[in-house]
Amino acid sequence: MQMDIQITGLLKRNSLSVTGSRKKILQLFLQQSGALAHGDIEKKAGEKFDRVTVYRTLQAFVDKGIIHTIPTADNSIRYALCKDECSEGHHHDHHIHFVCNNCGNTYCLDDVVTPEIRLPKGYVANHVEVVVEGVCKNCK
Amino acid sequence: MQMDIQITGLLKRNSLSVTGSRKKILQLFLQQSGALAHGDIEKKAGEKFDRVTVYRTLQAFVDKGIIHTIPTADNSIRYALCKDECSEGHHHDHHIHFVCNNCGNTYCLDDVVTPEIRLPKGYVANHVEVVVEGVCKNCK
DNA sequence: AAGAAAAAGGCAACATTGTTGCAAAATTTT
DNA sequence: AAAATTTTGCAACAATGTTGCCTTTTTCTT
Repeated sequence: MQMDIQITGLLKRNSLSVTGSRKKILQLFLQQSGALAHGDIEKKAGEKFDRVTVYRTLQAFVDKGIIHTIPTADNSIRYALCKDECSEGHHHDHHIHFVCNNCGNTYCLDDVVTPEIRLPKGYVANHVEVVVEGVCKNCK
Repeated sequence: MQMDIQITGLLKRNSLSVTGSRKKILQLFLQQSGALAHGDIEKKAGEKFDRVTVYRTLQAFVDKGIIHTIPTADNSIRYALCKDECSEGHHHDHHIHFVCNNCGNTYCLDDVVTPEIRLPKGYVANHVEVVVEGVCKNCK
């Protein structure tokens, strides 16, 4: 139950009540290398939780900076665990995301830093999101 | 009616029947500097077209390479006109996209080329999508 | 540890978004 | 101008996301 302690700690540190659904959903993320879409979570959670609970749990995790969203072209937001640097409301996800066209998984490539983008005069950047599409390591 | 000829030509060149809804929707894109989400189009078209028609029209335009999609974090795909280099099925949008947090508009910054991304060993990139979020020229 | 206060969960109902099949209408082809 | 093809609009449906409310669970207080 090492994992359980870790999960509970993470929730408490973010001043979230420790509940069954939160622990379960958080565990899914920890067990998973890639990102999860809302639908994946509903399925993997095993019919146990209400759809509403999943939505609210994910929202809470995003608000607290435990997970972050990854935009994709197919209109299904993916969620992935944030690294420790994330704090409430502010993400410091200066890494890029990789979507595999073969297995469909989405990965955070934490070692690949988002490049500097030189914008035209008058534009101010707050956040740069890079999503690379292709074939992942495992599928090659 | 200069515009009308331009629109008709564009449709014909892509071997699409020239119909009222297609002309109208294409016109919306041409009049617009930014990108449009499906919802915007339904609204701006003025209750005239069936929702299904809008979906199918957008799909047809994407298939033909007339417009391209821009992924965003809020689960609403945006569409924007492609430049001439796009051909059926293959887009060559090597430009970045900018989403303004103030006015909500999405722009194609055609002059800003997507950077080279150095991926970890084993990953192969097919397409790189860069979305920058911030404040646009007009809102500053 | 027990009760009070606060937070989260689950249900129902609803809103929005996207899809499919089919007949009517419009467009293109001949 | 008629035939063939394509597109449209409707209806019905499926999937996705939201809100209010009451019950249950968790946390706080003593």
